[in-house]
Amino acid sequence: MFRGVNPINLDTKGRMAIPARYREQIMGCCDGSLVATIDTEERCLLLYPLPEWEEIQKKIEALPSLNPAARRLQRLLIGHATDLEMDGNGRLLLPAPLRDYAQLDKKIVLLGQGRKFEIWSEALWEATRDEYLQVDEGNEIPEEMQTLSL
Amino acid sequence: MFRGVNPINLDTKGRMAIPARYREQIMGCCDGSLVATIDTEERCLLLYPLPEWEEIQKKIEALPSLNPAARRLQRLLIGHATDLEMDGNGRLLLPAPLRDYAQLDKKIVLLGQGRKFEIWSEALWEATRDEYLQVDEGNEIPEEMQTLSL
DNA sequence: CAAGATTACCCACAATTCCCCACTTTATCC
DNA sequence: GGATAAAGTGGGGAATTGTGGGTAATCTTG
Repeated sequence: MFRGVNPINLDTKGRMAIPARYREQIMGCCDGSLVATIDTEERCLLLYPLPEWEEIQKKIEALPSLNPAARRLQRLLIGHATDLEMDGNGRLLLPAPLRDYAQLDKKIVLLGQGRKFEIWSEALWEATRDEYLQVDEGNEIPEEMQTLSL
Repeated sequence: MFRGVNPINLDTKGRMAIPARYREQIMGCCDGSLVATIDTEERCLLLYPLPEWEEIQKKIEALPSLNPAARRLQRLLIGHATDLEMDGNGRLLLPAPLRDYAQLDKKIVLLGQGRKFEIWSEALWEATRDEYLQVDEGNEIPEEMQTLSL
């Protein structure tokens, strides 16, 4: 279970250092093997431990491939999914196509999100967060959420 | 399980280098024997390990051949299917008719898609991808996909 | 059957990636 | 507050990968 915001700097080679507090857990659950792909709704990346991702890929592959919406998901998610390995210093090299998609340059944010992480450009993350905070919560809370007690 | 985006250059002879990270897997599952055919919906190519393809060909052949839609699939898919072998440097020679169909010139993209790969011209892939990203998800999500949680 | 074109195989160079080592900075503990 | 350890950062160099092209074998075509 990952959580928390982590401001991180990409180095000139496009590498990001995973914060030390996550490393043990990552080594434990997947021996440093991760998969990064794009988020189809936002310009950010999703980062899964390999076993987590394989579950998801199976589900996506099983969708009827003649259905346009399913093909879209397959092409976007599986098409962009890239295997990554932590190096000896606990860093990940993010491939250029993924960096481009999420507009990552130097300052990025690693967001713990339960089974996965999200990777944002810092600027984009802050803008998106502020937007969320300004939303008028009054309208349309789905019923699944009505019973949530925080 | 193939996945990921790979920008590749075709050389002047129409050969494409398979990225090294897939080679071992390809040698393992089919000893370098692959089958390429066309995608009937998009101007791109499909690339299967030989055993995978043979399964699919069986299914296509089994379709009722008096049905026009079935004959269409048979003629298009089986008709364009071409056996390819990796050379000593891990490259595939894409035959001219297939290159023409998918409008491949120098810059192409190899897209991992689970059991198969897709091969796109870079320009066409980017256009298609951008189109997918702009789709308003609101309309017509098939019910199989409603429950998908990423 | 011969000539041209195409394909297969091979070798060599160029470029990139990856791995490792070392330094700087931050955190921790006494 | 200083010393020690841990974490973050940077970069050099070796090994792998990508690329180009030459030559020999095969196929096509006239």
